[in-house]
Amino acid sequence: MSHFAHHSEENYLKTLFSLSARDIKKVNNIALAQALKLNPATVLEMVRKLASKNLVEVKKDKTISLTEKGRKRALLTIRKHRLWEVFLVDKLRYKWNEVHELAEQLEHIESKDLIDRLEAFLDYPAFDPHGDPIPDKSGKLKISSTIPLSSGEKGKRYKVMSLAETNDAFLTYLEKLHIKPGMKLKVEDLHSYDQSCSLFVHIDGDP
Amino acid sequence: MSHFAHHSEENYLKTLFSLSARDIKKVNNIALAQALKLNPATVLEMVRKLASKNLVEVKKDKTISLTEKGRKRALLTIRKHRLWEVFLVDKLRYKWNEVHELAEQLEHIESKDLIDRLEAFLDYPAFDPHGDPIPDKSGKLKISSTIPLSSGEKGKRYKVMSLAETNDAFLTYLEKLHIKPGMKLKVEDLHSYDQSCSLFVHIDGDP
DNA sequence: GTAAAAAATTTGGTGTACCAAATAAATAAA
DNA sequence: TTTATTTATTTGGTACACCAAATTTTTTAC
Repeated sequence: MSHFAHHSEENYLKTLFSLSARDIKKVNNIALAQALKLNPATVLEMVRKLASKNLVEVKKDKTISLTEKGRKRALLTIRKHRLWEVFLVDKLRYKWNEVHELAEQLEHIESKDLIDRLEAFLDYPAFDPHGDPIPDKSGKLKISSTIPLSSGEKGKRYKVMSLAETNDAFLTYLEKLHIKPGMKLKVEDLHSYDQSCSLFVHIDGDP
Repeated sequence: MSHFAHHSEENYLKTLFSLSARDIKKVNNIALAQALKLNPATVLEMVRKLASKNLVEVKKDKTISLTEKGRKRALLTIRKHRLWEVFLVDKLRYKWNEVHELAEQLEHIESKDLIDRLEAFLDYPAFDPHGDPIPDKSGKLKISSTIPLSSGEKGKRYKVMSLAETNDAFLTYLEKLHIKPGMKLKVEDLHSYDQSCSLFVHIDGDP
């Protein structure tokens, strides 16, 4: 069965994409291994394989980055992931914080047009349930201007667009606070007593 | 990733189920290997693994059959397969003869309740687009009384319930003749000049 | 510049699921 | 029954995607 041939590759590309989006600093083997929760030896050989397929490139300083081809593949996988998430939430009535694992499986279904049909069925959503934009069928992504809440200004109001973390504990925590994408928050206070930055938020109505 | 751990197992069980349903004769290693399009050596070792897990049993005459546990697992996989087929046809507007390959992938998605939600979303369909019954969530299958068209009586009318063959060429052929499950056919003539049995059919309206 | 720490790489493994080809055992045909 | 044929099984492989532990290389600190 060659149906499932590219699961791993796609995971590597997707992870590389989101690492390069999130972090300013360069991604090395260790960082990628940590993000994927895999052994550095494993990651090393896979990166070589991806490099030989022209999907990633390794610079002289050992920094790993996507090629244009790799970036496109990553975005097409992300497209599948996000459209399936919309399906799970809008049609199967999952909560937005429950769908990540399932979408992780569904994104690997291989078909030329399944995902385009799904997109049409879902009425061409622009964002997934976490507020992240959905790439179009050619792998292009509209960038919306978002800032981390921690760099917001005290007293100002912001609309939650998307979430930097997608781990289950965090999503469940937000669920408990009734915070979800699209919601408006007012920054009450900002205080960074360590590297991280905590803040109080006030939940508004729906003005 | 252990997400995909049981793909092969499920394929073996499903194939064993449909072989035992179709054929009266006992299923041996060669027959199973042919049905799965795999090498007999491969099948042999997998059958041993399945036997050690109490999913199949091998009798003294080398006949391979499902245990009750294996049968249930097979039916739950078939349930997934058929519900996904309904989704693809009813919601994504695929033709009923195009969905087999995709459902083959989708059936392996692992989740306790995804498929139950899908079933609810689809409004608890009793049959898949090929006319085959959909097992319930406990793996039970309602048997409907069907006969092969070749053992029908000349001049009588029959409703197409399901298809014995699911290969693409055959499905495409039926598609060309506009024959699909639910349709009523009248047997014009029966003549078996070889082992197989050919017949002329007359396509009725929708009375 | 050298020692310590960190990162990269090599080496030798694992489990799953597959294969071809050789051999053994069972069945059928003469 | 003895041979021929078909099945079953064993043996020795492959590819993929992973790992731990040892080693080498690079970076950083002193």
